[in-house]
Amino acid sequence: MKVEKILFPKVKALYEAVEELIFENIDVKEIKVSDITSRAGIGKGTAYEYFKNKEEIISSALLYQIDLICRQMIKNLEELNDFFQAMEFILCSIDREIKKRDCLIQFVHLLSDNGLIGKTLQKKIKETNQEVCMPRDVLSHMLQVGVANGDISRGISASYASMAIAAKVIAYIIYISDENWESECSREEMHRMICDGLRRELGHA
Amino acid sequence: MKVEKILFPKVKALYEAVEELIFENIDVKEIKVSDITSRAGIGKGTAYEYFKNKEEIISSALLYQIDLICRQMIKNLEELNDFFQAMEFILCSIDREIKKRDCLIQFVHLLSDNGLIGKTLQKKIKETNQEVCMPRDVLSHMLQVGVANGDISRGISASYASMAIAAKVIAYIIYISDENWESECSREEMHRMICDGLRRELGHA
Amino acid sequence: MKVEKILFPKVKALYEAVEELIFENIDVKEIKVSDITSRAGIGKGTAYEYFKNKEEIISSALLYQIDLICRQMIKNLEELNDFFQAMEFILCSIDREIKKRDCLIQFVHLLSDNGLIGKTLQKKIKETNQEVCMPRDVLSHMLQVGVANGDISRGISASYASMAIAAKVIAYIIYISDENWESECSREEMHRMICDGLRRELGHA
Amino acid sequence: MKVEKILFPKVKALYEAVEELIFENIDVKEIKVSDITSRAGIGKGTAYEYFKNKEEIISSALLYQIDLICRQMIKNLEELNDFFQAMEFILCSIDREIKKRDCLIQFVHLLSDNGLIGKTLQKKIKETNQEVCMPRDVLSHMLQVGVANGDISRGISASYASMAIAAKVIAYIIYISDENWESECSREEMHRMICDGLRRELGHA
DNA sequence: AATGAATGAGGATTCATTCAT
DNA sequence: TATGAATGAATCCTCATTCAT
Repeated sequence: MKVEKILFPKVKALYEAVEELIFENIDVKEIKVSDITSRAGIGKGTAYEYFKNKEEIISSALLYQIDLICRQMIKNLEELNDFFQAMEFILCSIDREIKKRDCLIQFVHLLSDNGLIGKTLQKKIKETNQEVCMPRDVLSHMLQVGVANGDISRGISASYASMAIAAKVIAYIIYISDENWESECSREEMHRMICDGLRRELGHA
Repeated sequence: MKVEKILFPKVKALYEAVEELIFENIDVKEIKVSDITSRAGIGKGTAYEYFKNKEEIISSALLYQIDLICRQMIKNLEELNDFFQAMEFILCSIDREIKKRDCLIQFVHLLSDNGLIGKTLQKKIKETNQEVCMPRDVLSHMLQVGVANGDISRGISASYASMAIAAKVIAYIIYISDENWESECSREEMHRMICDGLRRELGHA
Repeated sequence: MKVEKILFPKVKALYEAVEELIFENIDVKEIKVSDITSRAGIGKGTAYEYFKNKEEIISSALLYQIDLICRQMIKNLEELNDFFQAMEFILCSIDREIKKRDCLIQFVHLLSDNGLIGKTLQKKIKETNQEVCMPRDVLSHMLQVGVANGDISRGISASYASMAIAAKVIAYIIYISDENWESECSREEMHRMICDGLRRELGHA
Repeated sequence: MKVEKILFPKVKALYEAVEELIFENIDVKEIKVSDITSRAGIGKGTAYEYFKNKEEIISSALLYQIDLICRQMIKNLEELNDFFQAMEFILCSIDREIKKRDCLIQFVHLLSDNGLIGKTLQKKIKETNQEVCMPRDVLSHMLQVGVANGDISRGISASYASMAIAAKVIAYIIYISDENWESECSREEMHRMICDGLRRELGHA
């Protein structure tokens, strides 16, 4: 994982504009180049000095945000020394940081998306393989911690375990996003239930 | 939940055209009306005899497919009398029916989507509230069975349990979709691990 | 001038539908065939049993209404034996019969219109030259009466006189249509001013 | 009344294209955006850089032409010091400047039109109330002159007088436009008759 | 390097007309 | 004769991209 690159100021402005637009609930696929550039306060043509096309702008921006988010997340997790504390922290982050969550949701969607942006993002991920910090790196980190201090049973396959954790996070996001889902319990209770569930599932019998 | 409606032939042709297009990995948001109508073998104008606009066509088609899929799934599940057999059946269905899986993925994506199609779909769901069979009905059914024959501990909150099941299904779809995920084990093994995981998570201590 | 033709019932329904639509302030050029047929309570295809195309429907309808209006007007005028009484009667009719006035305005507009409907109407008028009763026939009648009983000076050219009368009618229609025109006097006063003006203009010195 | 605005070159090209099209007897309501832009020698999209939609293009163009025409007309009338000379000048202008007359006719038609362009034009007129020079400004000017030098009797209501003048102009346009109107006299004779008629109607007894 | 005016390909939608029933 | 479902040509408008300044 490379060190954070220093971005050209215009590029940074573009990335932040994309983040803001996503945060404002504009669908990624309906974002227009002029939306981005006017928000970024630069000329439309300038965007094309740095990027080949719209898809590159958006997918680069998303990749950049995800990198930032995941890096920060790992940094925060490193201060905790317990898998379940880490899980709790992630769930709380999801509750807290709506902006970042929106980016994350778009990112996850685009991973299995056949549209132009999705394809571009997927290609970029393959190309920049290890240089960008991604959700799977956060998962790896958690897994490592979990196994190291015995929260996760060694009998459980690593790929299964990380999938199980990822799925819980996704399901939690769906849960809190879906206003119709009868919320018969508070978010805190749900956090606890999720951690307890994971403990039963991945922990020692 | 209403009885299956009989569709106008042209409407059926449109719905099937949408299904095919999704199956052929054309992004929902990039589907053109002319794609749909030419695939359906009808004139472009005809689509507008039955639907107000493109979004209505696509979201209705998806809702129809999801209804069919979920109805059939419940019918099949009713013949099984064990929660884990049911889970196994679902995972096998996901392996088998690629077409339906693609529709399901698109559907789930659109549920948390701010684009025009997503918005239209969400509105349609609210309107046709109980008439359409949806994934949550499949979940409810499974939950009921699981609790009834003791596979799911009564101590577990219903909303948590259905989230846990949904998460597993999502995880499995991610698992088989992501070619990069090091497939260190066969699908059958993965089925078993998932069921075992659920057993530990939701079953009796 | 021929005797009134007896219309096929469907044709009459179409004509009345057009009249109603014009009365409802729908622009002639924005009237759709389906508007007309649904209003007339007949099938869309049926209209094409009687007319070659949309333009024929609308221009025939207008011509029919104008013929009716002008015939009736002349019949009424015949009972009056004074040019200025006749003029007063026309102004009152304009006040009273909004529906007919709307048709008349559209008709006059279309006489100098290069659109499809206008062209068709103009062609029809040329073809059916003397069979249809038109505004100019009303004017001729008035002129005749006016000259006969001495209200209009014989020194005045017939074409000028009819233009002068037409101008007054147009002016009055503009006057009552334009809400902005400061209505500093009542309609009755305006009637009187118009008749006085005509008296000075066309009468004997 | 504002000073003439300097137009963007593309806007001017669009305005002139509309004028030409009207002059070529293409019905305003049948003008296509591509007609205008190709005539103006610019790209279709460019029109939308300056105008929201087709209706705005056409009604703005008409308003601009009318403003030009009326300004020029007033400027010319200012050099004449007699109401009847002014009237004569207007009738001659109508004979001479066919292009401008076509624009004027379209404009007058649209003032009492329920179509999209008409509505837009009417709204624009209300908004830009005093900034645009319009036919009623020409009328006002004539009236002023007529009353000032005693050609129009002070006993005649201003609104009636301007209506009478306007109606004469409209009637004259209809007269010369309608080839069927039996022209038993030359245009010059008709001019004279109109002026004489107005003199009798509006002048001192 | 930065701009934003200009472009035009592309796609949604409408509606007059047809024709099988 | 009457119908109205089906059609597709026609047209408005959008927006990614370019390029002269």
